[in-house]
Amino acid sequence: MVQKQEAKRRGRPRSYDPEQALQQIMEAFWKTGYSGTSLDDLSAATGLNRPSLYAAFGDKREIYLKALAHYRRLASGPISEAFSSNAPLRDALMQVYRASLSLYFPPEGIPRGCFVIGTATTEAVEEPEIREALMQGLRSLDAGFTACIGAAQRRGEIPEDADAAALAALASATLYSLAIRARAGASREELETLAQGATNVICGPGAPAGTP
Amino acid sequence: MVQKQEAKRRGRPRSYDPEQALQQIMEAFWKTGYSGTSLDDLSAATGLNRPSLYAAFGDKREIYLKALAHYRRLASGPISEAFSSNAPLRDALMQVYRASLSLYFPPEGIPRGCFVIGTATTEAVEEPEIREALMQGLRSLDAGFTACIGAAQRRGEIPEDADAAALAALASATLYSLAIRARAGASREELETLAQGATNVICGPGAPAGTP
DNA sequence: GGAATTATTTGCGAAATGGTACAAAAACAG
DNA sequence: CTGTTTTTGTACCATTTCGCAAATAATTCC
Repeated sequence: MVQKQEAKRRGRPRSYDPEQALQQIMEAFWKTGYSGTSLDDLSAATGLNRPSLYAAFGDKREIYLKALAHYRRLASGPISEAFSSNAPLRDALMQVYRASLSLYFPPEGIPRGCFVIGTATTEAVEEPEIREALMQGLRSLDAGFTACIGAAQRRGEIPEDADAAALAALASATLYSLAIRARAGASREELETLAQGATNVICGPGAPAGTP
Repeated sequence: MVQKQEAKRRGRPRSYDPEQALQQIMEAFWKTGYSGTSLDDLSAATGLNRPSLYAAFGDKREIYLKALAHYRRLASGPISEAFSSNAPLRDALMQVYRASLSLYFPPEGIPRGCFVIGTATTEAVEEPEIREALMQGLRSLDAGFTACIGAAQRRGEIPEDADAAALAALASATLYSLAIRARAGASREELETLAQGATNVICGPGAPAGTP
């Protein structure tokens, strides 16, 4: 357990853990999206009543944006780990996809895909702030894939004349495909096969993953 | 103009064109999604009042499902045309992507990406009927790409031992990427470049498009 | 213990939302 | 012209939704 409070806070202590509440808020938005989730839904999901929600996280838009940021923190960990692992490109990509699928398929309940793709995309047209956050998410993923593929290229795993940016775009597109298909009801096995096939194409002819 | 009414209808004639109303309904949902669009919004978009909307298309869910079907009819035309054109794979793919981008970037107003990806994905988790429709959309696109790539393979444009299913998955994933990025605010030129890069990878080494 | 500070609860209220009842309007049949 | 049929417009209803004000509760500071 992390000790978050600096010294003693003054008034009545909170009866809930803000971090946990944010997690529950994120789960709620994850299922039904921004417009489809009411403050009462969030209240039910967290156990907080509306005024407490409001005091802790602001109005509905702010709450959503904080849930979005929370998701990004949550998802970026395993993914950037895979990106910086210096493993063979095949393994790094599959590590990204597997980590993402673990997020997309909850231990129990209906698969929900990616929070960003599944909820922010809808709002992006009319909400500049959400559009901005969505774009940032895409860009940072692009950057990760590009760096990863560039490194593999310098290591000689892919031809020098390959278009690293195009390969990175395909790699991220594959992730979006997983995100959407998980929400559409595809099975995890199907998606793992899909990821493996994409990885094989991106990494080009050579030893398939697992072969020494 | 198509003559739709069989003989003369009995009562007071409609003062609107149902096809045009459906188009306007689709545009409204396209911008703000299912939950984010109220019946009043639809009423404003079509000029019909709520009772007329209800009489013509049913309740909100039915209206949405009809808009979704309308979109699928609308989008499938140019795309299946490209699929069955028997053009070189490079050209066929780029034709699919260009036709889609024309849909994603309206002549005026904010880019809105793909109706299905942008609105149905969000609702898919909790609405089985919408999830079903989403999955059907993905599957039919997969089928189109697979057929197109299989044909190219038989024509000798791609190696016989290439994994056609994996290439088709990459091709469709690229389309989803375009759909999402358009909604996130990417420029059309950027997306065309992205599509071109993906096409080049999918079609493998060989004359880039446009070179005889 | 009392004052100050922060959280929680209850409940209000204005607006929006989905849906419908009902009467008026516009056509046709005879 | 009269009755029938269908569409349209107005008005309404019940519920939900977002947000907040005001009172109450729990804790620290002095």
